[in-house]
Amino acid sequence: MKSVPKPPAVSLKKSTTRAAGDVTRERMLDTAEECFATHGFHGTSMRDIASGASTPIALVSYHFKSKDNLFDRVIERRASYMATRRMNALQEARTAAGDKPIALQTLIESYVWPFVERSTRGGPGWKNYSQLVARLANSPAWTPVISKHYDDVARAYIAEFRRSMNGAADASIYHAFSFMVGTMVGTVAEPGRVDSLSQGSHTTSDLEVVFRLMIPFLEAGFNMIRKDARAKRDLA
Amino acid sequence: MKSVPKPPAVSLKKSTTRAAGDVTRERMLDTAEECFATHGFHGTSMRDIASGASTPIALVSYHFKSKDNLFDRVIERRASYMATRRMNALQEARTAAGDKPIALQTLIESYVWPFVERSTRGGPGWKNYSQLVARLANSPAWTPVISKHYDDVARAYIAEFRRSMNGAADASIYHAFSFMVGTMVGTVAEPGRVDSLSQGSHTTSDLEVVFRLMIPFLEAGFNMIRKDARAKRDLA
DNA sequence: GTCTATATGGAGATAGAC
DNA sequence: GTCTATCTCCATATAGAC
Repeated sequence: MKSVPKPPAVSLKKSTTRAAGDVTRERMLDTAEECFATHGFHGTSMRDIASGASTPIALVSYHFKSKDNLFDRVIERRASYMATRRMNALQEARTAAGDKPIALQTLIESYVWPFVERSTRGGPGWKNYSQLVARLANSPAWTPVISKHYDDVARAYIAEFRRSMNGAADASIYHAFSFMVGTMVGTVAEPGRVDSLSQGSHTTSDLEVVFRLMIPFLEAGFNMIRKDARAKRDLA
Repeated sequence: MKSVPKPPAVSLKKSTTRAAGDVTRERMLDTAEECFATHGFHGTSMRDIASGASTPIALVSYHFKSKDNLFDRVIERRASYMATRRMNALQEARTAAGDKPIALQTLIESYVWPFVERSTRGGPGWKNYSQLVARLANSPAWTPVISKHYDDVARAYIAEFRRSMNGAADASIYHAFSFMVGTMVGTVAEPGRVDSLSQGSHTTSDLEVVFRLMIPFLEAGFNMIRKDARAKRDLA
């Protein structure tokens, strides 16, 4: 498992210790992440972020220039970690499968698990981030920023799904992938409606339990589409 | 099929014809619906709505009092139609099934189809409305307003799913229902990422095609959860 | 890097004439 | 019911002292 190299212990900049501004920046990013996840881009003001990070408002502009840019940085900050996790999982699955196509269950788990895992075990920052990304996923206004950071990995997975789907139509594969994403983000964007529908007797908050239900659910769906494709081919 | 009674041909108010304000109100609701769907609640200003409806801003406040109230009215306007469509479909399925549980495919179609049908065939107003509701579904800040208008019907369906799921755990049924909703709203909230992922060669915009793929996908998922429940019971 | 003060514009809501 | 004019507050962004 290829790991990202650690940054050098001593900064290359003038100071030998981490600049004070860096920890301030991170605090602002954390606060912005939380506000954007809870109230959305337009529902969050620069003042909200500044006061949440206990810093004067001018300092937010100083570090991030504009609100749009700050939003981009929030999304960007954890995106490459997610991409690496998913690509590593995909590579492991390829190696284990040898020449054969990867099992659908493995493929689905490899894509969904890193996102679910960070959401449950990554601490409050990751929790906010995953919910923010989940909510962005259904908002066309933000499709460009999501695409920028998530499409490359998604395309790698779709290529692998194509191998595993036994000649299913290309459109079916894209749609099935989209169903998977919809199911995943609907779960991670908790608290969802399970809580209100069941009047509190059930909840999506234990994501690992939901994950163990989601995988066979999705696998059965993909399998059905694959079998339908085979049936159609056998008729021809 | 129980139908909503028509309003009397002659208004009970002073005027014998429909008040001019009513058509203005509808125009404002249409514009608000579109703006909220595209830019969200906080991304839409009362001025946007007024100028889109070609009316002075004060008139929007006059008719709807506050922006929050206007938003509620937008959601409310088409919610009861959706509820009726879904409950009628459920009732027909019950009648057709007699004493037996309703087939999972029928149950899923009855819930998903009215939403998809209105989105594709209901004209631009319904298109905007369904996309707005779809995007709200993953936003906890708006869960109360969605719950107010959609939970009763959802609970009726869940009760019926319980009968058809062969003794699956209650939690599994709620989660499967939530997976279905996630898949549905991810599809209706187009343009989704299928377009960008496939670089334009595929699209979710023909919702009826996607619907015909979605139903077997979801049915297979529900079936898998049902079978798992039976397997566990047989072991005991 | 940090902070106070402020420039400039847009927000929601309302008063009051017609 | 409609519209002009306006009140009050909050938004993003920046200038310039320390």
